[in-house]
Amino acid sequence: MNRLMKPGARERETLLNSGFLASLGVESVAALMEIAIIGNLPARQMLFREGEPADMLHCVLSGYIRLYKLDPDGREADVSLYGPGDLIGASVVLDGGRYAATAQAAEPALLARFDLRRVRDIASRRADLALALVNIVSAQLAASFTSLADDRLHTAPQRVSRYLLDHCPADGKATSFRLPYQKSLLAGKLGLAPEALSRAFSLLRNHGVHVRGRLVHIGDPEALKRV
Amino acid sequence: MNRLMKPGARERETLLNSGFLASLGVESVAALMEIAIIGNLPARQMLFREGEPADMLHCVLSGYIRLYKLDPDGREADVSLYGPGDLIGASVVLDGGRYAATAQAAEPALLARFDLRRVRDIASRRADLALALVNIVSAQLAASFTSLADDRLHTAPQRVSRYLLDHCPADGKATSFRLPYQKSLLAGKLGLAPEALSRAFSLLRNHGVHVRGRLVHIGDPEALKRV
DNA sequence: TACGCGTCTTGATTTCGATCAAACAACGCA
DNA sequence: TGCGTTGTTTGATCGAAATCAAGACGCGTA
Repeated sequence: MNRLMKPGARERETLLNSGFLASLGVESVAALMEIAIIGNLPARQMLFREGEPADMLHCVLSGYIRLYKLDPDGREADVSLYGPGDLIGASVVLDGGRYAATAQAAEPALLARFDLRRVRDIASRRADLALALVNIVSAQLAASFTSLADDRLHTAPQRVSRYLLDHCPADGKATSFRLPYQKSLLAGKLGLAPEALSRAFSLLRNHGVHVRGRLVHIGDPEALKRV
Repeated sequence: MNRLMKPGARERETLLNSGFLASLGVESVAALMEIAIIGNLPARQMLFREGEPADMLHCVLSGYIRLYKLDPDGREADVSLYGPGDLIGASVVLDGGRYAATAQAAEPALLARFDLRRVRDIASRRADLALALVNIVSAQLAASFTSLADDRLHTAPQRVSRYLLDHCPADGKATSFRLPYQKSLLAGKLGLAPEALSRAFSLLRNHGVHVRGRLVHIGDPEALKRV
């Protein structure tokens, strides 16, 4: 990661709005701001690798970070995807352990980094920080449970339609929106090969879903729920 | 859950050895002991259901608790399995949220329960408790990542052999041991139908694995790693 | 030791998604 | 505007595991 620096006005702003800092009291925010380091990560660059000693906590300010595990043959399985405002769950290792997976920039990203030991020090004095970490990590655990169950219970088109429904207004009206990242990244997040995602989209055409590039139009959200 | 009671000598002993309390200072342990309630749960009984407001933290003293999610048709997908000494991760919801999955006793179980609000109160005064919760939940997050990646990268026989290797001494010598629970439960934990587990075991016979009932004999751990 | 129930195994079939291969589209860049 | 790279779609094939349906085994009980 290059161009390390203290947070400027823009970065402070983004950081304050992130899910991480938003729930903290002013003293904890100040203490974290004090130790925050901002850096950007070019596309495809690794942030950390599975098995490395965990020494930093990372928060995404912009861009997307893909978290994945490797098998012996080098095949990759995505386990998480973090966007603006997200704290990278796998880097919350306060007890001096190791990273559980590899983190890579899916596109150019701006990150805030915090020395883990110092975070631990602050958390041991300021309960709001420790409790916020508990909440964030358990929310991520719940999300991981959802992925796991989805993988085992739903077909590719079902997973895709659930994703689309999660990302559009709940009012049952037709909508359009832009996918926040490339389809191959979405495929990984959903545990699919890119081809399978493509086929799922083409099947969903019969259910009122139209895709061109990153633009998605959903004709009938109610119908989509019944896929 | 019936037969609620204050912890007796036996339960205190088990609780003190659990991963949860083991890392805490004496004051936090005392405070938790003060609010602990012991109860047993008959086989197949639910401890909590997905979506219910989370008001209790649970720690398994004996037996096994299966955590799963349901799909609309009533099919179940196991997301976690907790045994003696484990804190049930899905019940660590300090911010008044809801349980992320359903917990059911896979066999008669003895549990310690803690009122979540009171745990939160203690954690906001005693940093060691809050930090221990962060560590426990993030370890479970890492385990969940591993399951997710395993599902996507490995075949049934591979997942089974990894499980076996995780549960036998690492010294490369032949061993025998007893499965801690029924095979159908193990199948669920590994994300397999019971039939698939059975077929995996029969395939692993060619690799020196012999199973009779819950008794497993591993002839050559090294060979197993290469499956 | 025999009985009966629940668990596990085996077989046959089917479905889903991975993989390989190739055509196609989009985008950045000269 | 044209080219090359990268990302996406489509087609064909293959393999893994779910499912359905019997049958065998193991275990506790009488």
